[in-house]
Amino acid sequence: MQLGNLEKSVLQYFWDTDEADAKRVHRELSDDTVRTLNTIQSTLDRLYKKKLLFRNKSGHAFIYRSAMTKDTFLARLVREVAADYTDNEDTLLAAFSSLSAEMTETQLQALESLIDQRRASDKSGK
Amino acid sequence: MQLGNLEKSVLQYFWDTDEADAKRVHRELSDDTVRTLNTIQSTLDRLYKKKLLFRNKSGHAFIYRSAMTKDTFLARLVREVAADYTDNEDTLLAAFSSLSAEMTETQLQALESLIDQRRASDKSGK
DNA sequence: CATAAAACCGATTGACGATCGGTTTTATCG
DNA sequence: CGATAAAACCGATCGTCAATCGGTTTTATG
Repeated sequence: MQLGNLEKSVLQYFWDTDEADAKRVHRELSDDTVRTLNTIQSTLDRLYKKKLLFRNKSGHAFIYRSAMTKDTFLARLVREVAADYTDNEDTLLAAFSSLSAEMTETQLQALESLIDQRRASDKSGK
Repeated sequence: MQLGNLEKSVLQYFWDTDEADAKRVHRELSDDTVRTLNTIQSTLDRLYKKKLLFRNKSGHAFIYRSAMTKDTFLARLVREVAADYTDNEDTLLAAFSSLSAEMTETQLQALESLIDQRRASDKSGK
């Protein structure tokens, strides 16, 4: 899932903003660049087709919203990138392992507590 | 660091093979596709310029070799991808966190032992 | 039903990887 | 030492894809 710069910005926008139509994105997307509403519309449409945004009609305009959380998206991206370079099913581990090689002790500890949190939320259903 | 398909294959090749010149890569790169030696040369050159391969002259041919291990490369890639979407310095953690959300208990355990290994190798210098 | 807003379509531009033909450089062997 | 073959180097073409926007068609509603 390779995204261009504008696509990234728009995606980011929807992680901060619950929902918006093209006009609003066009108005609020802070970025020195001047762009046509059309450009934003195309980008929204591309992101929709890539299933990174949901949309539904309200009146005669589409209202868009993020299709997944930033974390989920990041996870997907990382898995995808890693999958390009590792055949086996343990892509996740490979990626983790290579990353951990560069982590500080503090980060390692943070990671361990993330793992514990993860277990806790498993236990409690969800 | 976005790589094309041939670039990826060649990089993979050098993680299995210590060193090789263009001719050898051309000969040994298993892939149904037929390609000119020139195509391989360009690709090697691109990878060299991207600092993903080292090279030095031997006779009048370049001998190429991988510039970093697969793990290091993966780590770099993941960090890069994550950095595109997270501002703060804890990009690594963010990526880890989002990935751990999709890991099984078994994988979590494997991860924990990776962390321990990591600590052990720290203690023992290097 | 006119009209304004939005969607939709399609063309253009700019990167960049893949591919390869042709030219220059270089090493070496007879 | 000069011919020759191998390799490097240069640059053109093609394909893909994001960004951009003009123009046309839909559509909702006052």
